Amino acid sequence: MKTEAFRIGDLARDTGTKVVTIRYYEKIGLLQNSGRSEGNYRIYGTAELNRLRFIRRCRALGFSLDQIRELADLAEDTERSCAEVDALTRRHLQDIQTKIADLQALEEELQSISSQCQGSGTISSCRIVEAISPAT
Amino acid sequence: MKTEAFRIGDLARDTGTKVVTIRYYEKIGLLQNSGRSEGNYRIYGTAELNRLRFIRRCRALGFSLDQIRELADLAEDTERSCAEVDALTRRHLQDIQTKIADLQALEEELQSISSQCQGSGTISSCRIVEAISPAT
DNA sequence: ATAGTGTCTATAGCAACTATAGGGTCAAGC
DNA sequence: GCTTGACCCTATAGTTGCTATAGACACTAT
Repeated sequence: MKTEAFRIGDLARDTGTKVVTIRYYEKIGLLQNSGRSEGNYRIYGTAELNRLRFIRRCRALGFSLDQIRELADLAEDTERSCAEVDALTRRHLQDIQTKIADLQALEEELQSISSQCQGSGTISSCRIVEAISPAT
Repeated sequence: MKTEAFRIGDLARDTGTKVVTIRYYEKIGLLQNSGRSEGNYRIYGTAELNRLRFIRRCRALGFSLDQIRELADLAEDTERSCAEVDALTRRHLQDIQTKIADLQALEEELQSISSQCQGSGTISSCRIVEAISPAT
């Protein structure tokens, strides 16, 4: 069971992550490496590559780095109950649903504001400016 | 036409903005004041109060500070055509619609992932972890 | 005189990176 | 053997929209 050795650029290409970002993940303790080469280059194995893949996938799903730290650590402990993962996912889903609702309310308001302007008048008669300006 | 004089705390209470935030707006050139008192306190007039109200209202509508800088400057130039305000508003509306769509896609994916877990098993058999983990 | 507000400046921190400067490493080609 | 170019290294500062902290001064009421 030998493990291949990758350099930071390999991981970057493989996962679509920028090199600086990978180093950043290391700095905040999210992703380790398995040592350094003679020339002081970071060396990664397949385990680290997979962890980075997991991290990026979770980012794409909108999890924060703190949540991902939890998720990744949980996911690597295969004996553990998955109740925590489940809870985290559900909480995150709720956050997203709240955000969607907020944005939709905003959208409606902006739409109604925007629909009142012909774009041809001056500011002094502009309904958008009027609508945005709080009553004085 | 006399103008009332307010202190930073008055503006804060009146607009629901924190004092530090108002000072921050000044630092980035978004909100001026009309001088200082003997004791070196910032003094504001009704014009500044209204501008701050406008700023906060725009923030609530999701505009960025850069956009607000533009909007507020435009809104104070009453002779100008409101075409730019209109364009800015429409662009912002589009951004929000894009964000909503993105979040909805995310929501669906998370929902389908989340629905597969009973929360009772171990990580090794957890469908969520499996679903999040990229194929290796 | 003193306590309790309110205000001042200046600096550092948050998320999640990105950008820059100034250097070292390594393989290929001449 | 030497240079070119791609890759890597560290360290620091910038981004957005604030918030938090420290240490000091101003003003009001008792």
